[in-house]
Amino acid sequence: MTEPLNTGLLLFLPYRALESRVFEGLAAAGFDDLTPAQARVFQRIAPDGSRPTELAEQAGITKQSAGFLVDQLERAGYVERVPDPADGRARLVRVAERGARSVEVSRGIVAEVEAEWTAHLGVRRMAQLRRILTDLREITDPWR
Amino acid sequence: MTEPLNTGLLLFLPYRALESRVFEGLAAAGFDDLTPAQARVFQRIAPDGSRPTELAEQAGITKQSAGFLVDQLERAGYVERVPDPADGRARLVRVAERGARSVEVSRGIVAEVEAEWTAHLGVRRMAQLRRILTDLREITDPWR
DNA sequence: CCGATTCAGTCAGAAAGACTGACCATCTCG
DNA sequence: CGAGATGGTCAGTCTTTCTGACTGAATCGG
Repeated sequence: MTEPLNTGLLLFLPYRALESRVFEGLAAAGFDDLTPAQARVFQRIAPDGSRPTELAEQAGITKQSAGFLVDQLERAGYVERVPDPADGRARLVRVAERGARSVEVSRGIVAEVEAEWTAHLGVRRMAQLRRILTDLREITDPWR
Repeated sequence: MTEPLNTGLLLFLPYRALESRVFEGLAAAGFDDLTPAQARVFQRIAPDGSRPTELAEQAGITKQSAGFLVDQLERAGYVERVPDPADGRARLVRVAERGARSVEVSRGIVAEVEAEWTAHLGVRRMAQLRRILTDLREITDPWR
C-alpha cells in the first residue's frame, strides 16, 4: 500500500485535502450548515442557472437526490428556484444572495490552498499539473 | 464554472472515472457485493494487516463507521479479523482469500485505465502527472 | 506495583444521502 | 393530434455516517 501508490488514490488525496480546507474555512466564516453533498451539487450550478436534472447528471447522483439537496440549499438560502421561461416543466436553480457570498469565501480558500501547492511544487510544475489534468478531463469527464 | 476549472474538480473528475471503471469491472467479475464505502476502507488495509482505528483515520471516517464496514467485509469474505499479538485490545484486519482475488481483478482494471490515460497523454506526461501527484502527497496526506 | 489516564473497539440511536419504482405534467415530433 | 420523451415529485428503503456512552486492556507517574 505504500510504494507505487495507485493513481486513483494519488488523485483523491489532494482532492480531499482541498475539500476539507474549504469546508473548514466556510464553517469558520459562518457557512456551517453546508454539507459536502450539498456543496457538490451547489458547485455545479451554471452562472445563469441550471436544472435539477442537469445538476444530478454532473454530480453523478439521481435526480431525486439532487432535488432533495436543492430543497435543503433553498431552505438555507443558498439557492432559489425560478420557473424556466423556456420549458414549463422545468425550474431553474440559481445561486441566491447567501450562496454568492459563500462562493466568494470558498474562492479565497481555494486560492490560498493552490498557493501552498504552488509553493511546494514550484510554479512550473503546478502549471503542468493543471494542464495535464485539464487534458485528462477530455477522456474522463462525460459532461465536456 | 466552466473555463479555468478549479483544481479540486480537476482532480476529482479522473478519480471518479477510475473508481467507476473499477466498480463496473469488479461487478462484472462477480464481486458485485462491494460498495464504494467498503472498498475505500478495504483499499487501505496494509499487507500485514491494519487496525480498524487506523483504517478509520486514513479513510477519513469515524472508528464506528470503519468497524461497521469491516463487519460487512468480513461477512462477505473479503477480510478476516485476527487478534493483534502486540496489543490485547486490538484486532488486526487482514485481506482474506476472496479479498485477494478481488485485488487481482481491480489491479488489472486500474492498469487498463492507466494505459488509456497514457495513450491519451503520452508516456512522458503520464509519468510527470504521477511524479507531481506523489510530490503533492507530502503536503496533502496526513498519514505519510 | 497501583491508580489514573489513554487507547481499541463495540453498542445504541439517529440523521444524511442515495437508490428504485411509480407517477404527473409538459414538451416534441411524426 | 397522439405517442413517446423529458423534467420533476412522491413514497419507501437501504447504506453510510455521526454522536454519545460504555467495556476492557495498556501505559505511565509516583
